[in-house]
Amino acid sequence: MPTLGFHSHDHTHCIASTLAHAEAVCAEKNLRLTPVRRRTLEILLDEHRALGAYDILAILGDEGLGNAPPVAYRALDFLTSAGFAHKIEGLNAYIACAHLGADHTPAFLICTSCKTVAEANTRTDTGRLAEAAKSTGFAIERTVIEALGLCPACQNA
Amino acid sequence: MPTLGFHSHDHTHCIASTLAHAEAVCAEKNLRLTPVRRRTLEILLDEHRALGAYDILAILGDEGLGNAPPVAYRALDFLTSAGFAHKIEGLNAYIACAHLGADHTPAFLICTSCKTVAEANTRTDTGRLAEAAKSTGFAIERTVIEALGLCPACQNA
DNA sequence: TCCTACATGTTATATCATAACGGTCAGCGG
DNA sequence: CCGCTGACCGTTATGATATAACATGTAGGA
Repeated sequence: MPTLGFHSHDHTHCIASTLAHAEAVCAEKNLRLTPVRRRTLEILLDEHRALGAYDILAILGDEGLGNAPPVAYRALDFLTSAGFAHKIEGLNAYIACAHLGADHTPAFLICTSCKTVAEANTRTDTGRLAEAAKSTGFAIERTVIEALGLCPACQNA
Repeated sequence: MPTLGFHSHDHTHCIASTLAHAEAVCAEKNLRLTPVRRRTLEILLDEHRALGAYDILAILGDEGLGNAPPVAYRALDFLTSAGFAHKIEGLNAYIACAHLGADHTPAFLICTSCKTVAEANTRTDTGRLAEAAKSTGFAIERTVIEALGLCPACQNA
């Protein structure tokens, strides 16, 4: 199960371990992983690619977990705030975090063809943005680092 | 007129020189800097901060240059395709390019309070994303590199 | 002149996101 | 036990961002 890349891996395991990790974090920080939130995270983990809020909402709706937009957006807000998921700004879509537990600045390689996303685990305190911020006195709150393109499989296809 | 930062500078000059550069590029590449496109670029240069498509549309509308969304979006598409402007994904907003002529991978420091944007001039072929892409065989078409936070002035305020 | 390519004008609609309000339920102090 | 409080959820409505589709205009070359 590599940390970065478009490889096959033990997907069942990565779903289970991420959910377990999320539960542990919630217990520790007094956060509540309610049914809607938990199911939303499961959906993101199942798909293993970027999903729009309305894609998720449709699945939740089919399962009787709410069918109005705020249901999905609230769950996604919770997951992103807790660090369990990230928003892909370049696609207006959401994805489960692949490095739960690591204190990281997420960076993504996003295939525009199949929407598969690889999350690179980078550090907060180095890199161009951090250097530029330091030299100008800018205080970074959040970073968006994304590369859009074609994954190896879609290049061949 | 620094290339990066939240400094004061000779703004009149940077508007004029960027417009002149854009005209030169259009002449060379057989692109047409029509009135709507030119005015849209001027508006972005005047403001010197990220503007939403509908903000621009309102100004264009006041001046009789069109009042339906496609007018603004088409002009912005042209400007971004030509490299005269960039989209700030984290804000769904647009800004004039600060490094016209340089072959660059834009990176931005964006103040969420005053919406001022500093554009850092980085290179395409280095950095974390490029390394990650190389190691996985991913073909990058476009990058989004943005830091959202507070500029020095807004931190003090 | 006509044709073609590109640009523009316009209507309608798709897509993404949030405001606002009321209902439900668990935990807790009186 | 009771009622308060705070977090969550359900719902309606609306706001914000973006594009599809088609008609019209216009510059420049065959």
